[in-house]
Amino acid sequence: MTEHPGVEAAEQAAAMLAAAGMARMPARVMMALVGSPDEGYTAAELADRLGVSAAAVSGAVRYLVTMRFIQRVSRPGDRRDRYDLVDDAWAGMITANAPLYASLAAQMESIADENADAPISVARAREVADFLRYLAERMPRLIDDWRADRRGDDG
Amino acid sequence: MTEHPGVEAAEQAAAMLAAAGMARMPARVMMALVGSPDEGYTAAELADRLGVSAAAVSGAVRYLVTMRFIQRVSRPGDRRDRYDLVDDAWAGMITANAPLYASLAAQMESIADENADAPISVARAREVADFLRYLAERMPRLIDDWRADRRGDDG
DNA sequence: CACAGTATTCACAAATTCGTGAAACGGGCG
DNA sequence: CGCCCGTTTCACGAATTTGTGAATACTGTG
Repeated sequence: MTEHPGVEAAEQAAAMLAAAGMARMPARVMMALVGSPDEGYTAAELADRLGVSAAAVSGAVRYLVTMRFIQRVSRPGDRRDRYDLVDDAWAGMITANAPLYASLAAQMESIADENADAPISVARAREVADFLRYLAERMPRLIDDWRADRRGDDG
Repeated sequence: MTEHPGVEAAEQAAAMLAAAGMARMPARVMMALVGSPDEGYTAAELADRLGVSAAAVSGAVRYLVTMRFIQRVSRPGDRRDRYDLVDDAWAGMITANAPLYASLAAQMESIADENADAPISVARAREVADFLRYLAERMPRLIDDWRADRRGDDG
């Protein structure tokens, strides 16, 4: 690999995402793409910038494409695919959690049901469930609000 | 370990949290506590219910206490400490992310600065930064709203 | 002050994750 | 149609993570 300008901040950010539970390589690829030129990067460029093998990039982009965080854009006349952030990838990362919250809420209710004998605990379990459902409902709305604000602010 | 009623849903929920990036053992302990009787569980009870060693429980609760997700409550006249969910542990889990979002936003700005030559990309990086700052600010407020709603609804 | 029952620490072993190199695959240009 | 270049797949090895068992430290009691 050769030296590249402006990798520091990207690696730093990737490390944060990794600490937050995201797999390391997808995080690195994604953050590299945040700092990409307008056309995005090819797989080879990513491998070079990150100093990893083509195989590692392949695995990471497969994951990211599946998650709808990035997209593969094929340009006619160029055999090399380029990768690019999906427009609202970040918003997607947030809204993607909504179903998880809903599922967790359901599990909390199950726990409450299974322990119907300890009233106070049951109440608390149901409160948690309620909270999670609230999140599942409000997070997407929060995203919408942001888009609205941004349009108003004019960025 | 002996058989225990009502572990299924808890384990299921723990698995979800684990899939979302939380370490497995802390997740299992935490979900076990959601279904705990009002006084919580002792470390020994947790070890028994989860079928793991005392050492594993010790490590998990140390982490959870540090994160302010659970608390150790010592009852006079009983040498065994009991563990219990912190009242707004879940709300805490959410608000705890706010600083992370803010940091990430700062990194996005750095990335933008380092790539000042590719205008469109820079704009996108700054947009992401803006989104993250928005989240950092609004998430805590969302929690407050929930508490307010809940008080109004009366549960 | 010694004892008993708990909790914590530590080194190790098992298991999982992660990235690499090499081989197979695919698709467009000569 | 066959070559060429880029991508993907796969088995392996390294490294990190995760939980255990045994020893150590604590704390309240008799």
